[in-house]
Amino acid sequence: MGKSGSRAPSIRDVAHAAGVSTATVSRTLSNPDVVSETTREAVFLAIRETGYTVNIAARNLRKRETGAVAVLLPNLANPFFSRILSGIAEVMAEAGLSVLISDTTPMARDDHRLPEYVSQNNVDGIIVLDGNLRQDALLDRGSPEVRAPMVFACEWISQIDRPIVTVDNQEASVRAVQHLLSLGHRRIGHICGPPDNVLTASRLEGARGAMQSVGLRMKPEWIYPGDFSLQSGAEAAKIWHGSNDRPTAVYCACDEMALGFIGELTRRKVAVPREVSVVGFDDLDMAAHFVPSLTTIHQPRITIGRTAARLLLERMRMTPKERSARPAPRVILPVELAVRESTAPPPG
Amino acid sequence: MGKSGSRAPSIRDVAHAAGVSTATVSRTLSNPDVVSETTREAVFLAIRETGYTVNIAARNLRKRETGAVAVLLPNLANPFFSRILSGIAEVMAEAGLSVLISDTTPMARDDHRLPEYVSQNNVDGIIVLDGNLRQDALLDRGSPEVRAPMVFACEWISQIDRPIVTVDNQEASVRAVQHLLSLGHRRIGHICGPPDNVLTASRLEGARGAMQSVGLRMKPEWIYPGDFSLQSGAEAAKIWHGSNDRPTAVYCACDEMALGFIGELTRRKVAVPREVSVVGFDDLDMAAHFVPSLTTIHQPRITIGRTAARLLLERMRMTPKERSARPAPRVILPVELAVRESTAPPPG
DNA sequence: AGGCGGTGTGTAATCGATTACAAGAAGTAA
DNA sequence: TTACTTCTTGTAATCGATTACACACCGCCT
Repeated sequence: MGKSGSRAPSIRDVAHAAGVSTATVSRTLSNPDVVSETTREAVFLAIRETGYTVNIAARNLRKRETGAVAVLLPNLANPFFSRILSGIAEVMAEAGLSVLISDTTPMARDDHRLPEYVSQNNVDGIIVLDGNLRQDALLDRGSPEVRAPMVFACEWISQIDRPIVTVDNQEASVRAVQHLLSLGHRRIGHICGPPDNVLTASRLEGARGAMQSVGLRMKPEWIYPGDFSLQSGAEAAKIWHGSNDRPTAVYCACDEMALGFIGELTRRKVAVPREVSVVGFDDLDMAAHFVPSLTTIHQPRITIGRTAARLLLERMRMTPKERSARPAPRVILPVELAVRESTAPPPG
Repeated sequence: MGKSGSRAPSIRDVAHAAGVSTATVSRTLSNPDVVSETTREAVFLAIRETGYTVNIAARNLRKRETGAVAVLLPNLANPFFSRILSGIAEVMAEAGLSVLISDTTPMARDDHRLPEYVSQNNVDGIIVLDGNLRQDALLDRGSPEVRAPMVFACEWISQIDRPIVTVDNQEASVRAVQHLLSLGHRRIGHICGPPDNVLTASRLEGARGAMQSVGLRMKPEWIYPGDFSLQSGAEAAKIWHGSNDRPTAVYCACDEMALGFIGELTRRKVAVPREVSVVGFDDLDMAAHFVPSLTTIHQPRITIGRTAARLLLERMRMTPKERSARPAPRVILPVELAVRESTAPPPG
């Protein structure tokens, strides 16, 4: 029960209560089979009596571990990432590791320093969800070398050779565009992700490629700039609406932009999908509930999180030598096209 | 630069390189003023040369701290919480503390145990965003006593007397309903939060009270059950649509339900706000971009997060005695009604 | 000269758990 | 009986940083 005021019971208190040495208590906890049954019971009893819990700082110090992994993600406020995080947290909790999260937005802004616990090697592993981090911050070049194993999820940094969990963005784009083509669209536009994002190019190229393979091309005017925000989708809608050479369908690099796009169009009395079809990417919860509900590429976000977490655990179990010997795997998770109300045959 | 393979430089390596004792190195780092200028420079140089970073486990062990705070939140995937988390993370990062997050959903489901790092007192503080945790899990009664200071944000557990950061839910509801009344609505319904949530009652009571104070009452049939999900909002829409004694306005306990409600209605060709006005609560990003954009109570989510974090830091600096002497403050943050397109005078 | 106060630094104990090593007990084979 | 396992347990070193305490040194005052 631990009388309040006195400090937390330590392994010595347990040892004393059970009439054994601290070594035996420690062994009972970490490897119960090596102690005799009588001792084991006495120790467990003493643990219950004293209310003992191990002091993690002490264990970490001795074992040269930290019991924590860091997740670096670009925007905590974004529902896309928070669900991935949820998958990571779940797997890590099972493994008994704590998850340190860090929003990388401030790092992009001013200083490029990582949070202390990463740069100072106070984590056992790192999951990076932000492909825009300065590589020198993560890589061995930066002053303190980052020693912990690292995996990327969703986004990545090409110069850094580490395991990656992602979907086939290009293939997904092909699928999205083929869907529009099969509905009869020939004039198809695209709202891009931010220019410095790794995903932007592959999603655009996938779309372009799908057009080319049926002998069509995507006019440069139909390629709208964006930054993954609702706002930028709305901006694209204004451009679309203001032009007189419009695509009949727009494939958006993410759902938020797609919803912002549709929202602004609806506000301007443009009917989706009657006048223009829209496809998104991600399949946020909101996508199915929006009006019209959004046809979009479904990304298995929880699975991405879980997979990244498992992959990291696996790498953490390897020695540094094994890690560099074994090539960094790239796990490509399958996507599905969720066909909903926002796509229809072109007008006319 | 730390030759890879050899282990990380320790304070002894620095001491050796600078030709001083470890005590001096430690002092230079924690309290530079007490060492002479020459020594200080020699130490800093040695730190740079060796690439030294402090070992947090060792420091924590010695100082009997952990350098981490835990955030317990009901649903990581929910954008409402993730933005609050973002505010917390920001303040904690500045204070040099790491944030451990833990999704409490599994705790509600099967076992009611807190994550190890909380129950085993491996954090210096706790922020609770989930009012549905079993109080015995958090309170001193549970086997291992939770010693760390704790603050609640948004939700809370009435039996536990700790600082709270919240908005005036009742007052906010009054404001929402008054807005509807001022538009001429007399038949006003409500979609409730989940029955076991602390917020549900105050939001319902606020709405009821506002009606009563102008001599109206809210019919029990107009009070729809809900659970804060998009889905439950859609369900309420079905009930609304299937009835022939309908309210002309519905005030929803959260935005997600409001959006689900509007979505389902639109799908059934019911025009919002022409046929029914809708007010939400929270002001999610999506609220302004939905069609129609949602009139809603704006909660300052980032501020809630930051405030909770600062409050916790303050409590962490107190001694246990000071903490129990000083009453737990309750910080009520102001809300605003964001009037948008989803509300209009009643039909007819 | 003797005493005093203030600086700056080193020595060594300490935080709590893990684990290499040693040693005692008990059992078995020769 | 001796020698040799096998099983269980204790002793003590260790992880790396912090800090109480002591001491050396300098300058100043009486």
